Amino acid sequence: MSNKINVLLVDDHAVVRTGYKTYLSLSDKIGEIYETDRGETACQLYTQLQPDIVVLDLSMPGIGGFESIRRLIHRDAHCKILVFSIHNELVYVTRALKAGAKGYITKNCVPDILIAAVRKIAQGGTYVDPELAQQLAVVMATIPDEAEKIKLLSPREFDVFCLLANGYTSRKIAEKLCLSYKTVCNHGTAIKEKMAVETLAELTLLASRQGLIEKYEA
Amino acid sequence: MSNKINVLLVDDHAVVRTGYKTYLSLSDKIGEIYETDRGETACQLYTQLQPDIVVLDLSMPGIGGFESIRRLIHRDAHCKILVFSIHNELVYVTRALKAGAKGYITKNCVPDILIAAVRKIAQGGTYVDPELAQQLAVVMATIPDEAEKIKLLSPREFDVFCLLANGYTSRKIAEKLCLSYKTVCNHGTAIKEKMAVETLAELTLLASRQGLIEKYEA
DNA sequence: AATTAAAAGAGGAAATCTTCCTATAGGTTT
DNA sequence: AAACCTATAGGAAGATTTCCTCTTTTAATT
Repeated sequence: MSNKINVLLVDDHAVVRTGYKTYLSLSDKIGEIYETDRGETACQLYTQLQPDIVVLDLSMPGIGGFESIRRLIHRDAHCKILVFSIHNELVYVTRALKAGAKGYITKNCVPDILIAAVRKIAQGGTYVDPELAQQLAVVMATIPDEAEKIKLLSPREFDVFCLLANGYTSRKIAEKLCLSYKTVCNHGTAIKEKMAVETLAELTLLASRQGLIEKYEA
Repeated sequence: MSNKINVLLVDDHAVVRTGYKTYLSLSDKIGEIYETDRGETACQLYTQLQPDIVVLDLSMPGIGGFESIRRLIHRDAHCKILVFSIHNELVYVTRALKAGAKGYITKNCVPDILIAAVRKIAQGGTYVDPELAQQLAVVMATIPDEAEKIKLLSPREFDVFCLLANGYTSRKIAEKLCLSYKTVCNHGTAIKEKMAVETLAELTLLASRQGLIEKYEA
């Protein structure tokens, strides 16, 4: 038997798959390269072929990339998945990792990186595009800071903060808390000041990151 | 061998665990009842004792309930977890289910419900508190509607919508899109009108549910 | 016990933002 | 050509927010 890494490629574009193959075949550590264009098929093939790693694109017709990751993980909790996507927005990274991917690289990376990521993950590690990992670190680092900032709010301010972030108008908050509308506005100003944000949207996103959104958030 | 259901209880309060036990022992379908007060231990015990179901509380010291669920699922993708929590807010339910729990009931439910939920889940089913399930259904039902509503936005309105929801001020949007500030405000009004919301916070939450938040969202 | 500080509440005036109405111009569709 | 939608934006009016000020209560410190 060989120590080579068997790969399952999942991408709906044949051209792109060819690109992957070309890149991957540059390494003698890579063994078999299986392919499919759909997430649904990927799940079946995974069980059938038992590849060492799945390299998949996020934007695919049908169940799409995220659902594919979830289903693969559902079949095998230790399934090694590397996302290879065009998207360089942080949301995609965090969602992919949350869904269970072990790595994330963007399509404009060099062949070396793809191979390095595949090897790293096949060995049980993780690999996230350094640029994105950096950004992610920044965000992660801000989360405890935000939690700290929230502690600066007085109890009453915190009440108003939660209601504002959950979509209540200042008028409704005044009514609900039996306060003057002016008081609520003034609290609102103090809250934005203390939280160092300009808009209600930012305040809402902050509240969301801190798990303070009680309504919806599916 | 028996067909009885072996349960692992995870709750940091001994009193509460005793309560669980009393409830559960009312049924002759329940077999062994193991206990622990920490999520970390629960993971070890799970592998060791192989219970049919884990009943756990969300609020625990240490890694907490959600992380416990994730770790249990990581050990065994098919692990059957019933959350038994004091929280009756929808967020907790959706988060628990997302993390991999198979059921969610609140601590003010009657013994019958606990036993029914345990049996249902042990048989491979799911059980969510009917009241909460109802609320959840309402929310879930609104999501496709929201996606439809977004399609009502003109391309330009959609641009502005995304920026607003991501925390940009109207002034900054005007600058970014090379528009008059008034135009942006007008788009803003049309957007809120079309999306049927009153506040920017609601708009942001809607955008978040629809996956349109590009910044942060960890 | 007195002093200080923080929190909560609210009003007035000014600044800012949003809404509503109107209008123009460029496309599409019928 | 007429009707319609989209994008753009100005003006006036309306609503909201900000800033400053003030009072009262409660908690902490000296």
